[in-house]
Amino acid sequence: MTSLQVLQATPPHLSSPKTQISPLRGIESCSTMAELKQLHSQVIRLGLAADNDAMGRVIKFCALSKNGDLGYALQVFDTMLHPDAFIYNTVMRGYLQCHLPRNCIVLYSQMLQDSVTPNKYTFPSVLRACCSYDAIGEGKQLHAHVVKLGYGADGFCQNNLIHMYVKFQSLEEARRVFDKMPRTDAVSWTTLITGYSQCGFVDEAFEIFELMPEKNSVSWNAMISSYVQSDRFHEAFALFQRMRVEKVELDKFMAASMLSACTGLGALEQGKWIHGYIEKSGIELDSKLATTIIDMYCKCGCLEKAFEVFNGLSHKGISSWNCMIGGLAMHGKGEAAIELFEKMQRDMVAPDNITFVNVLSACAHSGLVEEGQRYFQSMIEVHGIEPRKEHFGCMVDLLGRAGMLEEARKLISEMPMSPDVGVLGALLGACKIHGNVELGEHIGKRVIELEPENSGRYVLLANLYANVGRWEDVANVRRLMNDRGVKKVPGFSMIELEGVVNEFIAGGGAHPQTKEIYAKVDEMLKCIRSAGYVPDTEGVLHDLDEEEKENPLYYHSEKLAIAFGLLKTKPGETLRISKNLRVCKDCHQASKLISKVFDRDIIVRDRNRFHHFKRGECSCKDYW
DNA sequence: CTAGGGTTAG
Repeated sequence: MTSLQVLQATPPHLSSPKTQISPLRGIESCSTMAELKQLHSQVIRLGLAADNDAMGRVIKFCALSKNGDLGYALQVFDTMLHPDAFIYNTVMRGYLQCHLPRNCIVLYSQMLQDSVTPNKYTFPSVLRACCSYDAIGEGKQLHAHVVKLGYGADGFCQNNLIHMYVKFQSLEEARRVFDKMPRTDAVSWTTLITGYSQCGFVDEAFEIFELMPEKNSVSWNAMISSYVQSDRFHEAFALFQRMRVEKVELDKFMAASMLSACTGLGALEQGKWIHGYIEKSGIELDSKLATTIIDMYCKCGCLEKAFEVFNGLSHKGISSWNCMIGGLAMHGKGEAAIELFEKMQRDMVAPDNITFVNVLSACAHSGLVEEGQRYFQSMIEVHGIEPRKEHFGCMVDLLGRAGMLEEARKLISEMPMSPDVGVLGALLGACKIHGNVELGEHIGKRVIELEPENSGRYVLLANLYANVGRWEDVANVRRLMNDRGVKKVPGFSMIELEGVVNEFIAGGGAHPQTKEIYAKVDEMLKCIRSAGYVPDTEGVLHDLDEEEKENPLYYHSEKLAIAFGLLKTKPGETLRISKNLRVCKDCHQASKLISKVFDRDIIVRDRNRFHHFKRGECSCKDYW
């Protein structure tokens, strides 16, 4: 009887009338630090300067709220003689929020030294702190503490442990924690799913997803975005379809993932649908989502719509600017990209390193050599941004494309960091364009050894040899590829019609309307022949870059897609094709003529950029 | 107190 009374009685040091005092409750509803400081001094005058409850509230506001001030929180914290676990937890969360994970861990050990026992709210933040700087040793110790203090069944602690091991890429450990949990929830499952997928085990992630008992929209999105991030867009679409059938809410994260899927495929109609859904469902258009939409329109070949969304933004984030500039660059509109870049600065948005990658690549794609050089110079001199490898890569590309191979080589030798495959690859590409075998051979071999699994590098070197008739060397490269088991990426083209994605592979016959399509190709070629088309048979033999040379040139996937587009659309409609490799020379020539003879605009997205074919001309001005 | 989304050259 007595013991129960003791338990129910309020301990003497907490039994002040302060809960009735208004300044304490006012602290939570503060909106500025000035307001808070006033309340803080009132509370001190009431004699509560050492009171954990009162100071805990003050610290919580300073450390965690949007208008807080971690420095002030720390000052208050330092005055506390016996801060309790809540206060420690709060300051640790504050450190985490300010991206000071190390301080968070240090504070945890201080907490232990001060003999304050961590509670179940302590571990989520400390474990997350370990994640953010790969503190594996500390993480394992914390795991032991969690168990020792009896939180082996606490969902929050356990889920954070799973998350931590996932971050460390220790799937076995993550799995062990998961399997030991007496009760798992959606968070545990979803964390495991993203873990498997981030380690490259997307199929295993899907198996887990299927086993999961109660899927919510976060779990659905985790799986969908796993597919998107591993370029498995069709599976993303299929899962999305299933999700819609099961009436799961489409929220902004899901919308973002599906927009990326559309971007990946170049599926404009589907992308428009998601965009429309966002508008009519009132999903909040934050700056991330806006950027995703803009990117979708840019990469699906619709710059007008991208601009429409971009111009409609009241607050344009740096990513939105970057995205738009990059979009213009991809479409070969170098001058417009530069113009937008200047406008961005007039709007007082400071460019970052990504901005410069895009600006430099805009110059490279449009042959604006001097402008590019000037902007490269200005990075340090005007903007105080140190050029990175990517920027050197852009410059090598810029110079190389323009035929200034010697300058490009010189730039590489002057780079303050060692050139990566990207930089060397840009030079190799330039050697291919300008037929410089000597330099190309040297760079090509280096690049292949740096990235022996990348088929594109072998193909490029083989092409270089083929262009000058060094067939023996071509054969050697091919043999090397075979010996190492490196497979060429098969080429395909896609055209979306009425929201349906149609994919073609060179010489393929999987499409239900194969016969009609091939007939249309033949008709198409007959028509452009009379307009002067001569098949680039040289390319058939030599150009291993694009699609299997065994496949007849006439039936490259791009031509099949165009033929299908002509069959299925009305006169005057623009055809939009996207493909996974670069446009080959012959398809490029054919597309130009088709655009003229059939009076159709054709927009082709290739691996690197866009080609707008119109009245017999291409927007790339054959500079690609 | 825990899980899901954006912009980066070749």
